[in-house]
Amino acid sequence: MPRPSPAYITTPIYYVNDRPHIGHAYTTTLCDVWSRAMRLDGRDVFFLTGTDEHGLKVEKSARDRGISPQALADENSAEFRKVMGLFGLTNDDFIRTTEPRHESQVKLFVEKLMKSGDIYLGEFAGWYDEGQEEYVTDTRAKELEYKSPISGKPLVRATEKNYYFRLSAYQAKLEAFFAANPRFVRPDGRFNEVLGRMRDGLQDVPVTRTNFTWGIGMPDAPEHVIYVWIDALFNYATALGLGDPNGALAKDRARFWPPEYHVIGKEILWFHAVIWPALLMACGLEMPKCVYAHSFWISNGQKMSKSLGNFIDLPTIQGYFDKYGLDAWRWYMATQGPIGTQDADFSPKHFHEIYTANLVNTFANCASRTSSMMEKYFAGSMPAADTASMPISAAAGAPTWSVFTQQAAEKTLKHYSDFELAEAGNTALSIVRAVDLLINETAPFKLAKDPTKMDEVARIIAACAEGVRVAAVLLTPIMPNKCGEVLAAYGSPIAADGGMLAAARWGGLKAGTKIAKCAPFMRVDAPTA
RNA sequence: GCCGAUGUAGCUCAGCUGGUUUAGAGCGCUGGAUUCAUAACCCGGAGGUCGGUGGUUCGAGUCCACCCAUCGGCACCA
Repeated sequence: MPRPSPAYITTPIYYVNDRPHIGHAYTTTLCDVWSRAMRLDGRDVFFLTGTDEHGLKVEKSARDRGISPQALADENSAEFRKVMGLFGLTNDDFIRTTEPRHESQVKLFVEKLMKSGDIYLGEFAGWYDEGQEEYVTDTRAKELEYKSPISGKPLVRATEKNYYFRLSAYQAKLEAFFAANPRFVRPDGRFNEVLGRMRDGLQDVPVTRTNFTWGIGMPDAPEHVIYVWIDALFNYATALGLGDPNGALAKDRARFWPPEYHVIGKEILWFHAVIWPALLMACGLEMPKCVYAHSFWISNGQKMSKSLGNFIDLPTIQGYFDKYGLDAWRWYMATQGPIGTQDADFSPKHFHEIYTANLVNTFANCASRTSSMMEKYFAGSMPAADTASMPISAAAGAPTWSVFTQQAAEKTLKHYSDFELAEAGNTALSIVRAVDLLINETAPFKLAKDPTKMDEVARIIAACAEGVRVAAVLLTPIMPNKCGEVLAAYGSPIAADGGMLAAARWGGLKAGTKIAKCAPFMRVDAPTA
């Protein structure tokens, strides 16, 4: 048995100044599906999520509420953690940027970068909006005619000392790295955006500010507070203890580095695709394999925004759980989401159609009709029958069931591994469709009226049952609960190890196994809206 | 403004480096068949000038130019 290979996947850490909504749930669910798939395949997965808790906004919100920033962070971080639990997510850790283990390591990283000269103290001069307490870029200031867009007051010329990261020094190295790793940023369209911006040239970026205090202070210069984004990016490394390579945490977890996927929303692509790799180069750490930037959900054709108040928020999501169930929600997230370059629309009608077409009419109905015939004709006991060399249909050139399902399983695994979750789900469903086809083609319910043909009926139904079992195995990462139900009803829970392909191998259902009637997804009324 | 996409059946989209078809799939719609199943599954149909115009070519959704429309990125933000 080969040593299980480590697999590290991360979500962004979520900013505690926000309320959890579909965006957070989506990103985290995708990572969860991937994690479950890789675990099912026997890999040693480390799945990380958490909360980003420093910064001006948190400081302000806390002040408005008359509580300490830490109290606000504690409250909202707990909310995120609770929510992740509701979604049945299997993260292996939940990191918070206010934890000592994170803060101490960020300081170690920064010290290292100071020593190497990658971080230096420089002077910043720019146009400052006093009302908003923020700088605006030179070009933006010109556009605004040097007036605040909010208050209309003139912008002032201000200077301050800041620490900078020497990003400009990494232009050539990054370009070489990107050229050598054409799958580093996905989808492709996003990589093109990054490459396009790279052509404008990289400038050093500030890593500290002095206009707020809620954050990690610079070593030896605590009035300079480390910018939230750099603080946040390092979470991926501090969670594994990499800031302190000889520490206990690193001993336990360093083997997970580098990440297989940093899954993020498109709005933070630049940080993850350019600044983060440069920081890692400066720290001497290996590059992540892939930064996957998904797009956004829109709501009934409209962008979600605070002003429109049309966020798919937790109560809304809870409504879907109540009506369709958690696994149906996960199916929708995994197969219909904005995983590509384009935003995806979330609508009650579409959700319902997908639920009915894929889960009720296809997956559940097939599991139901098959188990029903098993009960009716074989007293709910898997008949002994040789099905491996049986063709999936009478059509010329049709593959055998064992070959067909093995190929489907390999394809499904590849899709999961490559973060093509919709394709993985659909490939698994294709087995169910083939079972439906077999039933229709051979009509075992007709043959069963002739007692001399029961051997043939046995072969057909046995193949159907095995097909359903294999499909349920392959769909488990997306729908762990319902597939668990089906596999339990079919008397064949997934074995503890051996990998996804072994679990999906034809012939897992032994003769004599009890198979109970099951119907995992029931029809529900269409939404009125 | 700069950079980059996309525009194919009602909807969501496949169509790689041009000539396998009379341009495909899923969903929706419609006719039929059927009963093992959750009015499900299966078969058939409905026809979209492949955004527009002009080119290159023996031949173009598939290449080029221009135009129209929609969208994304441009360093707060899933």
